[in-house]
Amino acid sequence: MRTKNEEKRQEIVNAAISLFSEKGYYKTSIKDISDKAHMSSGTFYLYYKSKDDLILDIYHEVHEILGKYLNEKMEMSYSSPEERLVAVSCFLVSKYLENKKLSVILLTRTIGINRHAENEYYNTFSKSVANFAGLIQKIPEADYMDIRLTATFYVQAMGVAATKWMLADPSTRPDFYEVVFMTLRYHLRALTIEIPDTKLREYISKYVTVTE
Amino acid sequence: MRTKNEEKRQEIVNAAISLFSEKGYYKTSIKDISDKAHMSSGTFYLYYKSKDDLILDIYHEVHEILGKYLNEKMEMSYSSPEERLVAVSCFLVSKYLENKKLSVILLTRTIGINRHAENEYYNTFSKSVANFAGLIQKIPEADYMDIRLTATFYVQAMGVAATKWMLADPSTRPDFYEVVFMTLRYHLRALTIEIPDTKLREYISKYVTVTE
Amino acid sequence: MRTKNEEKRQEIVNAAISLFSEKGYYKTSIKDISDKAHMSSGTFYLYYKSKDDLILDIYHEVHEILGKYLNEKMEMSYSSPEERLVAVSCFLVSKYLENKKLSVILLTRTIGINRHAENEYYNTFSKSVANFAGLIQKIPEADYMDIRLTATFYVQAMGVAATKWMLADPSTRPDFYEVVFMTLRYHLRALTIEIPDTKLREYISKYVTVTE
Amino acid sequence: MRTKNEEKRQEIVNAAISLFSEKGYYKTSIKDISDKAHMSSGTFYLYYKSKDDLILDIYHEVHEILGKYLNEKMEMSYSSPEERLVAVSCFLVSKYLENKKLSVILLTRTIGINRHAENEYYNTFSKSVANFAGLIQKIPEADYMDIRLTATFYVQAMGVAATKWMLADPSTRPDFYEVVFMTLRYHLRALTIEIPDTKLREYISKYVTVTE
DNA sequence: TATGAATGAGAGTTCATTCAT
DNA sequence: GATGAATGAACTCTCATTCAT
Repeated sequence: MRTKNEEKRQEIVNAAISLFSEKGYYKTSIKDISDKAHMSSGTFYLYYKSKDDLILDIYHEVHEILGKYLNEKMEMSYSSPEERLVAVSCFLVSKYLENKKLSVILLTRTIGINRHAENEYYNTFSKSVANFAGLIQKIPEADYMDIRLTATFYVQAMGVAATKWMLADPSTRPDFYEVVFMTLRYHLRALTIEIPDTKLREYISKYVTVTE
Repeated sequence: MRTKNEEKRQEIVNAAISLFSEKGYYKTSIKDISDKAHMSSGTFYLYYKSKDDLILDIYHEVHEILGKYLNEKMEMSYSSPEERLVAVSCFLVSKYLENKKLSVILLTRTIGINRHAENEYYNTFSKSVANFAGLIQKIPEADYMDIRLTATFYVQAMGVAATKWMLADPSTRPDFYEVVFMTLRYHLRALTIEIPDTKLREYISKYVTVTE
Repeated sequence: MRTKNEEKRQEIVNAAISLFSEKGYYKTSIKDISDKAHMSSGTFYLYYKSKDDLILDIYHEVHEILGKYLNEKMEMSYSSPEERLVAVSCFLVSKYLENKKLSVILLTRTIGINRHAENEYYNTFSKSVANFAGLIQKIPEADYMDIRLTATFYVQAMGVAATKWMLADPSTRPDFYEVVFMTLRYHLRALTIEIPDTKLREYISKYVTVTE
Repeated sequence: MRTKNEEKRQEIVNAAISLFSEKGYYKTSIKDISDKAHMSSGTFYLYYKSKDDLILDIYHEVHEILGKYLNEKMEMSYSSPEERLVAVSCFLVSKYLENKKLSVILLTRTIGINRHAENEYYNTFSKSVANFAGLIQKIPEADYMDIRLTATFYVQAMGVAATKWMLADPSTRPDFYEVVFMTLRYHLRALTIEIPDTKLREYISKYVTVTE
């Protein structure tokens, strides 16, 4: 795998992401996917050896998008560890919004597919948790007890905020920046990290990269 | 439905909860369930008219366990609204632990089954969120921006704490009381609700009803 | 069989006739029948040893109603063999109307159930054909070639006339007596049996026993 | 439907016609049909989306065979309307014989399957009745009262004649031409349509297209 | 490489029949 | 005699996967 015509492969992945996020893994058939990707169901099997193989690849993709991308963002230089935490948080929620369908799969439709997919999911999630744990630990004033548990609350909250906003009625939902602000304020306060509201808003408008 | 031999019905529900939490809804067949419940697959259909009907019944059961039970706990008298919030939080995580498999279904395996099941899930979850929103709003010192978003973080965290602990290696995981303490401390602080650690621990040991 | 509580047995038969004529043999379940007969499905089997046994019994019932009844009518004394033919024809269509549901089963829903039922059906039908063949043969002026074929056309026509009228829209269908008149006139003419219209109508109003 | 490999489709139809005519709709399973058509049961569903869909298609086929074919025959030129009536009658019974199994389904096994199938059946039958009504009405000397009822007797008789002959013991049954002659003579006489026997026989040997 | 017809195991469901009570 | 819960074979239909072309 991963060697042949990468364009076709991407077509499959896009079709699958779209359908999985809409109907879920089990209600999506290979025929649905290959139809949407403009190919025959036989061709699908030239690129993936099974439906399971496909979902695993999708998780790898998430892994890359979130993992590599966040790593890169984390290594940029910031004026303080606080700004770094806020910046990376903003990148994460932005990335969720940029890949809405993928996020829906990741955040709401993952589990129950099979052990492999679940493992992939946990790996991706754990990686994020570890990343954020590192960021938090670099902030001297941060007060917490179990860093893993704390980081889990934190990462989960980013997902909750993004999901709630994405699935909400566009005509009545608040401004996305405001949601991010409320989310970060809540969790920074839980960590006793003090950032003035104006400063926090400033960071957010600087690092949230999604245009509504 | 709901009229015949309630014992048999419960056997089915128990078998289903066990299998759904282990393998997920789609990987569990009616035959799996009826085998585990020591009956023929035809007998299953004397108690439930379809597989969907069963999962809905299970969600109703969750609804009742969590909904009615928490309501009752909320109406007990406490010395302060802070104690009430802590007490109900403790009851919720205790209830999760008491019904481990059910909680796994609720917290990790719900979505992607079908619209009805998802609706049931959202109802149950929304109900909890609304309950906790009410509890938080009764605490004058609590500082938050969007009460729904805030309560969502809070309720989600109870699930995360319980799930993480349940799925962790029993030989190395921390004491459950400690996990609950860390969780509540984190979120109370986010809400600027001040309860001294000793007081909080006291409440927890009073209201967490699960014996490991 | 045929020995136990005859009342219960009749309840079953009535329920079955009603349901079979409405939904057909295969779409009617034993539960449907036993529900309608106000008994449990187990009780059904005290009276009939199978669903097939029941349909056979129903055909026996038809056999009796049509066979014995017509025989009796045929042995009455009439002024002429022509009158006898007309009279018995009238009794036949009247009997169809008197037992609408049974007739629907007999005339439209019979075949395809099983070999036994088909045999029963053919027996009943053959018996009628033989009867009418006898009646026709007693009329010296009747001109025909193959008496069996001729009698078959004749008997079939009685069924067609009755069925068409029963299933027609009551607000627009013609008077039943008129339908019988048209039917008999057609077939008597085919047989070159001359009965003046007034005489024929007289016979019909005398022998058609159904009140609309 | 109706697009893929038409040969396979016909194999299914042939298998189904054969089995339905032998055992009836309900006693014939998809497995029976697909076995007889030399394919797996899954393949069946590539050609028909359900068992119901198949029986409807078979009725459509009858519709076409009888409807279009008879229309065509009716539009041929004949020396008189009497000859036209006889000719078309002969084509109808010939067609029945040419498609024995199909005729058995059409003439005896129709009802009780489902509403759609019944409607199809009535449509086909009504079409024939209307056709023959038209033919009869074009004969000035024809004497009848209700043209629909009359045409119904006539069409039904064609079916009866064909069926009786087909199901009769080949070693003892009369010559088919003779059966057609008797049938037509009976009904023409009922309509007071006078055709000399020699003329009628001539027509029949001209228009009956089946070789025993 | 690409196709899509073909496969067949396995799913959910029904229901005639049995039998302990 | 009467019940109705229980059975399990048999049904229709789906779909991931294969393979000849």
